[in-house]
Amino acid sequence: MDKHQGKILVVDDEKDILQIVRYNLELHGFLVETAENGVDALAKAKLFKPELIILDVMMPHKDGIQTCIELRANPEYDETLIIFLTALSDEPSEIRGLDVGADDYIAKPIKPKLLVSRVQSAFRRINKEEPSVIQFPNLEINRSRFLVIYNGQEIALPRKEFELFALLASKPGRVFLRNEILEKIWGNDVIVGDRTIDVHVRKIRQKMNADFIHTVKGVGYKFEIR
Amino acid sequence: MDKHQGKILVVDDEKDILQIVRYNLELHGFLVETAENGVDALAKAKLFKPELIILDVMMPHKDGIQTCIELRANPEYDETLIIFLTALSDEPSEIRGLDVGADDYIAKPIKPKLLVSRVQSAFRRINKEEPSVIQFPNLEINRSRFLVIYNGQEIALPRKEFELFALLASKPGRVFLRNEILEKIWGNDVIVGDRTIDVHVRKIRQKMNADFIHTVKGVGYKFEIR
DNA sequence: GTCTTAACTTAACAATTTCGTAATTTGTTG
DNA sequence: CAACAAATTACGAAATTGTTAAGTTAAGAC
Repeated sequence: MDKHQGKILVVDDEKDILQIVRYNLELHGFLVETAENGVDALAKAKLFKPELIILDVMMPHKDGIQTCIELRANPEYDETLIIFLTALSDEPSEIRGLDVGADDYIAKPIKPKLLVSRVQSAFRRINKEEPSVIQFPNLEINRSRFLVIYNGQEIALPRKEFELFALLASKPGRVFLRNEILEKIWGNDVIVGDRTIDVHVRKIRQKMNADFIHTVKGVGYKFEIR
Repeated sequence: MDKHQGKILVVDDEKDILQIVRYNLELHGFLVETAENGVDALAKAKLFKPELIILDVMMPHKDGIQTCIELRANPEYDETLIIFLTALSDEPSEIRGLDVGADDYIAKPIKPKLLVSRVQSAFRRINKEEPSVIQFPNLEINRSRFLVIYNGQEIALPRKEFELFALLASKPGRVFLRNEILEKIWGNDVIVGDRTIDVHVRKIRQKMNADFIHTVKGVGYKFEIR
């Protein structure tokens, strides 16, 4: 019985770190591949097709942020989870990491237990199918009824607006790049301008009369209840 | 993705056929198990507990007819659907198949589309354990009497209209996609234009003289009492 | 079998809603 | 402040549905 728990690509320029991470993940049944920089990572990802990529932020030859942006821009990695490794020092980059479409981040120095539990919870998330109802306090997005209920009030959104809102709300806090949004809502073959997204976002904001959708300039949008 | 559409055991001594059938059924979300003769089939059925068994008539090691007889003799397989695969040549056995407790038969050579639509319609039949009366305040939809009673008044709807109304009302609030409606009321093999649904909806609205059916543009229709 | 009627489907066009874009303004970032 | 990204706004195009009437099919009566 040698079925693995999932495939993970670990990217870091320090060999020590690669080794620690690999050791701990393999111990828990994951299949691990490594890369030492962003360029290498993109190449390995293509072949290895990992379900999760752990990316160091600081690296020579294309840093983690940039690598993440490029991954997210490619629909092939839609479903791929991305977790950043960030040194404690550079706090601002934590935020920037999530802004760029990562699903989580882990601070260095690495604590093996924490690492493994984060990874496992990430995989748990990925294996869960889309619920037909996304529930928050005071806010429910009901796919099967095609309805948003906010403070008990039913709000009907037209198709694109609803799909867009549901997409963003499906992963609260996670930033969706404009590419990603276009691909998921409009599909790869349809070509519409970037402003189109803005307009739909505006209409949603207007109808919801609340700040659920937040702009991340130069990157995309995210859903968040504050 | 999502839960499978149903479990099917396919029995045939030709591996090619097994492969074709399996491929097409799995493509449509069914869970498929295979067996290569009658003896094998009985064993697999016991473990796999399929909702539907597709049986080739001509097989070594207990033919399809005999296998069917033995299945039907066992109350455990009361609810199990059985469809025969018969070569065009042996017409008499078609009839014999139905005589022996089969629910349908499909002629070889196999046409994938036909196969799938027959299988789907078989499952549609089996899943029809809907309640015979759908009850709301002032509104009752009575399947067994084929009648709608609104404010004490009996309203007779023709078949399609009734089925459509009952379908929508079976899950109040839930939006049914046009595809879904076509599939459930007309079946996958019948092709009717999109306007047909609208026209039926209109007739229902007219006869009911109330706003039970609501349009969700670009998506479908839903039943709701407001 | 033919007739008759109701049910069903289609086609054509009207009405409506949704969508996408352009033009302009506002806001951010370096 | 310059350069760029996003927010707004309004409007026409495109897509979707509603409506009507007429053609087809199916079922039952005779």
